[in-house]
Amino acid sequence: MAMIQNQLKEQLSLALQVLFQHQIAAEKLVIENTTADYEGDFTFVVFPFLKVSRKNPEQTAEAIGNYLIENFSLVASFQVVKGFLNISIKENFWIDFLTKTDANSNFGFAASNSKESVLVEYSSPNTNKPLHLGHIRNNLLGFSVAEILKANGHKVITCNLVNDRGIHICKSMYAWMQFGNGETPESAGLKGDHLVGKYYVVFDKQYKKEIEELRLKGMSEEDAAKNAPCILAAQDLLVKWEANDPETVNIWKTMNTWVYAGFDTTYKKLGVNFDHFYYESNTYLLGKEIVQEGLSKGVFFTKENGSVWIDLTEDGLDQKLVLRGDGTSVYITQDLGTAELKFGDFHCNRSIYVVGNEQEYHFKVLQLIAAKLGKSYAPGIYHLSYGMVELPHGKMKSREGTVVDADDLIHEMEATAEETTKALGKMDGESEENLKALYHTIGMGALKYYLLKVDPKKKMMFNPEESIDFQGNTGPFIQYTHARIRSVLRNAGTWDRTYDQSNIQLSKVEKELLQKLYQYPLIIQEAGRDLSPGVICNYVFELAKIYSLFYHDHQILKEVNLAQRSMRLAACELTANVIRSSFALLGIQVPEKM
RNA sequence: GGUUUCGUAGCUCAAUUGAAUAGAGCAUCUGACUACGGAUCAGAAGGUUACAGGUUUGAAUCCUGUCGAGACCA
Repeated sequence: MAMIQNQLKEQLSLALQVLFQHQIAAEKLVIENTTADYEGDFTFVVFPFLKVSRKNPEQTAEAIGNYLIENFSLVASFQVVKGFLNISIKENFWIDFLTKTDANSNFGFAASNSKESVLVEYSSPNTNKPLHLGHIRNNLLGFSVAEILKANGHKVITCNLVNDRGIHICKSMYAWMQFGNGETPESAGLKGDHLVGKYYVVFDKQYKKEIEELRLKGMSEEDAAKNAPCILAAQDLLVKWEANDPETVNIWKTMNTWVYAGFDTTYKKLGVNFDHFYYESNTYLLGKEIVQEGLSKGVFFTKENGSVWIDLTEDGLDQKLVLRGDGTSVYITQDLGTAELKFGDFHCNRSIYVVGNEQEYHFKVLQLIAAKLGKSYAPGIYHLSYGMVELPHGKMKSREGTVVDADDLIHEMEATAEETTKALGKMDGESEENLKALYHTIGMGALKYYLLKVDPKKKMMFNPEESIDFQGNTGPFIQYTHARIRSVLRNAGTWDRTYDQSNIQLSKVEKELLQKLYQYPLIIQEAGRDLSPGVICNYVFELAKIYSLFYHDHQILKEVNLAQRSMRLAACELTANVIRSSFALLGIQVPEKM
């Protein structure tokens, strides 16, 4: 059955046609939810149609309202306030919606795989240091967006392009070879990614020391940075690696294995996963063929030193290097190759890259070049650009030790969840195993909700001094609402689901709750359209808040009108399921008790 | 220097894409527990939407300029 909003639009379109001979497609009309201070369920703003009605706002709204009453049986009444036509729907409609909706089905979801396939690339870490808060935002966004697209009926393939080669890894390798004394994650008692990250920091310290020494000998800062022995050694390692030197490749493999084991643990804790991994060590040589293709098509040109460029000045950008004079590739070369590879692997016309906003220029260029080369997938390249996570003292910088480490943060959240749970004492007597799982669920719920509720495009502030709240507009509040409903449902046992609707009177809050539940499918669509988990967050918080109010104002189990009682229980059940379902879209679990 | 994103309550964020009196949470103050689960609920206070113009029946939202912050490109 079509959503009532769409039915209303159809009727409004007809009304404009019949009353004012004005042709406008139903989809172009806008219907809003009526503001709480006014009577009514939906509002149609008539100001834009005064020219065609040739009447004042009140008369126009009045005429349309009367048309609806006569022609649309679901409309109970209407009120006109200035140019606003507030429409009230018959109460039975909302109860009917509740009885007809199977709480246990995938309410609100489009049929799976009913729409085009989409590729979502996210995470894409460097293998020289552990994940930090910025990566967490990336991972949560990527995972959630993939889930939201699935809920919208898309087939989704998630992938992770691991940056496992380059000078940064060679730095860690060099430091480990020089100062590591064969240290391993086991011998150090460190997660593999943290161990490798440790040597990255060791390298940096050594590098700074050497630069200082050279400067004392009278070298300029710039020359010192280029000629410090350790940077030369790291560069040498990179050359050896590219030449496939067995010893170098061996160390590289060993250290990467450590890092992957560490990442794997963190990914599991975050609850994210990938359908496919790409490794830059396999893809970095791709793209050179594309450079040839571009040259033969005349899209690229060569400069005297042999370097290859593309001229993007007509598109408001500069000339852009696509291949160095020595024949080595740059990032954009690789990414062109990878895009081609991805398309060959999965044939997705739409490919979403979850990458920070500092790469906006890069992706603009990538898409432009792909388009100029006539690639069919070029229009489908989409950079889901998200803002940086900032700390009160500025940006996170790994070298300055101002990063918020992912594993530390997760641990801290679990500890806070444990502390709060113990202080409330509601879970006394639970097994240690259950409790541990619960602390994780709540801690991650708080963290994920906190990071996802902010519009992805916007940069966000994270203050490590102030711990993430567990009250108010937070994950745990919504999890709590769910646990509380489950408790009511447990106490209710079974109830009669075939209640007599005519025997029910909806209160204001009850109606609001049902209307909110009714919106869920639209919210999923909106989140899918905007690729924004924040839309889901806002919705589910409002739902939980309305439920809390309903719960406070109404008896459920003790209600004597059995039809009313059943209706309330059904509303509880659907609310719990919508909370569970929308939290699943965010990658957050909901507990039965907490 | 150029391109671009942003500036909303003390703090962190919303605002159905141009609509009604700009909403929440945190923090502050006040009230509600012999409970279908108080990680809750109710109330108070908190705003010249950075600033100045413009378009519009209507602007936080669109246009121009100024100031301020970030990112990117040289």
